[in-house]
Amino acid sequence: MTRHALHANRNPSQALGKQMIDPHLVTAQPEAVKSRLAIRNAEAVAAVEPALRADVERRELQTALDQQRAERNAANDLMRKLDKKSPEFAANRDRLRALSDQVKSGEERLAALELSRDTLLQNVPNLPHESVPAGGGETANVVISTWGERPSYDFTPKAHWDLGPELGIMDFERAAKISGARFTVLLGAGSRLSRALAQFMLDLHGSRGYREMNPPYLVRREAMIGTGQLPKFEDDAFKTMGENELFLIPTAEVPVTNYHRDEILDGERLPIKYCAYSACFRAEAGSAGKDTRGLIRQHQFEKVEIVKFVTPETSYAELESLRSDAEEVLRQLGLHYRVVALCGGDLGFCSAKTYDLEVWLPGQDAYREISSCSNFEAFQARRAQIRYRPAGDPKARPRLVHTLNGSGLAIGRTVVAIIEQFQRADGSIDIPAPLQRYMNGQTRITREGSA
RNA sequence: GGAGGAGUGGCCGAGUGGUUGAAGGCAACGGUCUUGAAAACCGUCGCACUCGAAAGGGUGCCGGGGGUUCGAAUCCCUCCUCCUCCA
Repeated sequence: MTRHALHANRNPSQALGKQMIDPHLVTAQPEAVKSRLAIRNAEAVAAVEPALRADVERRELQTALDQQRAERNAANDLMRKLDKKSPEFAANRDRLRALSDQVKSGEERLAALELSRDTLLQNVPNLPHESVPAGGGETANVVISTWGERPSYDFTPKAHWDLGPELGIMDFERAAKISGARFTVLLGAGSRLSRALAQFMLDLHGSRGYREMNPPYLVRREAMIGTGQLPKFEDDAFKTMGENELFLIPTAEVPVTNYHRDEILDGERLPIKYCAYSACFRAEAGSAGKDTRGLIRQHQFEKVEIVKFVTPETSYAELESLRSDAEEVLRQLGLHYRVVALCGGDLGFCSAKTYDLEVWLPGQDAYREISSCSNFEAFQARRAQIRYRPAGDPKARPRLVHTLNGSGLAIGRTVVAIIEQFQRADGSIDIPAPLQRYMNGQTRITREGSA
């Protein structure tokens, strides 16, 4: 870490790449950009034209202004050589004063134009990768693979919101008393199971080349902008009151990706891989009425996140291996799941391609997302200015890295999956073998005494 | 909570109003030399925007923002970050 990078503190609109999509691409090939965005939706396509027009205007002024500046600079050069007491000096100074004012007002107009162009460009989402299926809604998503057998039961499997409280390891009612809706208290073996999962996941990813990181849970606005949560999705975030504004992280992706913000990484070191456990906080704005039962959709949950910084050439191969690393958690736990490639309409704003891992929840007779693995290509890196110098070519200019991340996995949802998939007729739960060593050898969860 | 100090290119570090995009050093790269390497010597070596088919121009950038001035890395204000000391 250099002192420069540590202390860099520029205005977000300057420090962070000013826009997310490659502005040159939009200007040079607007039609190609539009046709790629059509895989998402009409709104994305419509965002291109206004940004394009604003950029043309900006460029015209830029050119004109640069000429004025050149003129002023040349005149200024003259001033240096003139005798300060001569009448020429005074005359020239007056002329320069006017020129200077002219430049200044041009600079103001340019700043305004840049701002409006940037704002418009920030409405343009990332281009979907060519392999992304077109269409909108969950029905257009494509199932890539399915792992394991869907378990069968000689009784009617229960949902975790019944099993958990019956076993005395989950308390929704008291959680609501303390914190309101969308919070859950885990108790006894439930709490231990959650903790065991965190450790198991971190150890697993650690053994597969991810460096473990324990990041801050509160971050500055710049960090949220860097990973794309802001400015568009401010309503989804919790933030602190008062003059020291900080945001509660919605995912460890935010601090971990921003860890290398404003840096030029050594190409030799890529790929750089991290795994991080953290609590996550989401306001879940706009999800009223969705998943109101159980702990599927909470304001606070825990997650182990895996993050990669890679070269553009390797990012799609790295996406496959990242997905496989996330899948490995489910495989070792023996949980039945499937892999889905998200269609353009379901793709996140910053993502070029996303796989969801969906675990089977027999209590709900449904597959539910337990991990989302995405390649953001240079979209986040451009905003956060994360670059690298290609290995073996020290003269090469710095290039933007590609960033990827995925849940590995969402811990609460894994608890749910274990409870639902490994339930027995008597209501007890089998603990998967890899977790037992993290739970003092406990093999089953049975009804616990509670107040 | 109070008082000071600091932030310059990939890194270190000069520079207190004009010829400074910025000395010097390190690292890196090209070359000379060498059987090869090292050392030595010579040369190259920031990022971005913009004009141009290209060659090559122009402009901006010395933590961020604003101000003074004909002109700011340099003076003033403010914010951020780090360091030291005091309570």
